Amino acid sequence: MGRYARKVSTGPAFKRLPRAVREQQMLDSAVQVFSRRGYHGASMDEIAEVAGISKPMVYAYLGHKEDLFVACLHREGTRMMEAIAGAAAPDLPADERLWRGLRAFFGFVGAHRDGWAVLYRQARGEQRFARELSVMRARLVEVVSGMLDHALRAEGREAAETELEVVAYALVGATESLADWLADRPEADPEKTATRMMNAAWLGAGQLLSGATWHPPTV
Amino acid sequence: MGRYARKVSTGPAFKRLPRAVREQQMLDSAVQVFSRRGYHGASMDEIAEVAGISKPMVYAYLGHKEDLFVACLHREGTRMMEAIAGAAAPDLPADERLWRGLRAFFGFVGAHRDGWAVLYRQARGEQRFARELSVMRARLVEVVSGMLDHALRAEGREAAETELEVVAYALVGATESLADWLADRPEADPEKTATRMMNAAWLGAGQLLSGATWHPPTV
DNA sequence: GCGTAACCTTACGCATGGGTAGGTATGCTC
DNA sequence: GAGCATACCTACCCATGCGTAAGGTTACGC
Repeated sequence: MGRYARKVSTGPAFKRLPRAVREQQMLDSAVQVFSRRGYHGASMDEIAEVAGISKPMVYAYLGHKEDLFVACLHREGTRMMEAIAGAAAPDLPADERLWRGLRAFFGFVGAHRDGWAVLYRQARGEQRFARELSVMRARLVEVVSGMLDHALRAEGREAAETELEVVAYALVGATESLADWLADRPEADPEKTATRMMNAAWLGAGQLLSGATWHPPTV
Repeated sequence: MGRYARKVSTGPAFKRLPRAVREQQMLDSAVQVFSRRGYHGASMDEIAEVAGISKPMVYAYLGHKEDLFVACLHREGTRMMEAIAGAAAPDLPADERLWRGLRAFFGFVGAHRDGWAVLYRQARGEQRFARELSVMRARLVEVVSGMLDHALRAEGREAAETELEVVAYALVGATESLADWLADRPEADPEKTATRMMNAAWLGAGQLLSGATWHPPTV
């Protein structure tokens, strides 16, 4: 006989909640703990404890540690893509589309630093999750490179796919890097960071050095 | 009595080598295994085995796992900085300095994909190594931002430190991202990748979309 | 030629943490 | 209010892998 009976004699110390709710709580805790400790550093015990639940429940609902991490990846990734997609407006000029995408992205990272850390700091380097991660990154790259392609065709020109891909990679990488910069500086302003990023990305170092600046459109 | 005596009866199965040589062998193996398996996935046993030596030797020479990893980080990081610094020439125009730095960097990554993986894929996410890593990245950012500052002052202008830092971060991030892109594609050409990076960084998306291109100076 | 330091080994201790077995309360259905 | 699925628990197993103890052998100085 476990100690469960003893606790119950004073009434249940826990609340019974429907599965869907508990699952979200667990994912919240998991994202938090994974982001603090890293994939390996995070223990299932701690995740369960933070969620206010016992370990077997985590296994019952979300499976093994890898499954749990993948679930976190999916949830946070989906949220991020939605945030960005929501800012898109296909018929705007390229610079304004890029600007809106960047602003949405930095806004998301600023608001979900934990999720961001899980997605891009922890998942890297674990080749176990390479597939999941590359799928997500590919979607991002596709969005950006599609945008560039669209803008090019509007001018009657086009470029090799590899070229577009490389530029898109560079853009995504620069943005990720600044996102890290932002995530480490709680006092920094996402909007301002997005503007700076836009300047660097749109104008390039050459024009920046010549004194050119890009300003967000006055809404 | 161990089994050591038995082996010796047929002559020593190993070579006795001076410490300095063994240490380098161990570091070579460690970089290789860390890059393949990740920090946690790598076992001291495997590192020792790859080095053709037994585990206690690793502990005797290079200490605990963390120490060993830091030693890898330092060696590879130093090599990288040397490769880049060797390409620098302070009195050249900014674009050519950037170009040379980029070429050296991509050349290094192309030639030391394992070292690169250890440095930037594995070390991230382990906050244990955050200090080491941020020091190295800061040196990189400092080089880039110093270069930008130098170029600005040459035109009689200047910019706030934060501005320069952000641009430098974006540049470094974009470059790291393309380095990953490169490391995953054995058939890709470092030189070409450097040129593309230069185009994106120097000209910016805006000019690229207008059809501008940057070409490496003909040596 | 002989001691001693440097090199190198096998074999094990033991903590950590993923994963599970087995059992208890609660609420919904009929 | 009996039955059953669901939500939930405590307590444990055990593989993995870091780190070490104890000892054997070879080279080199003197």
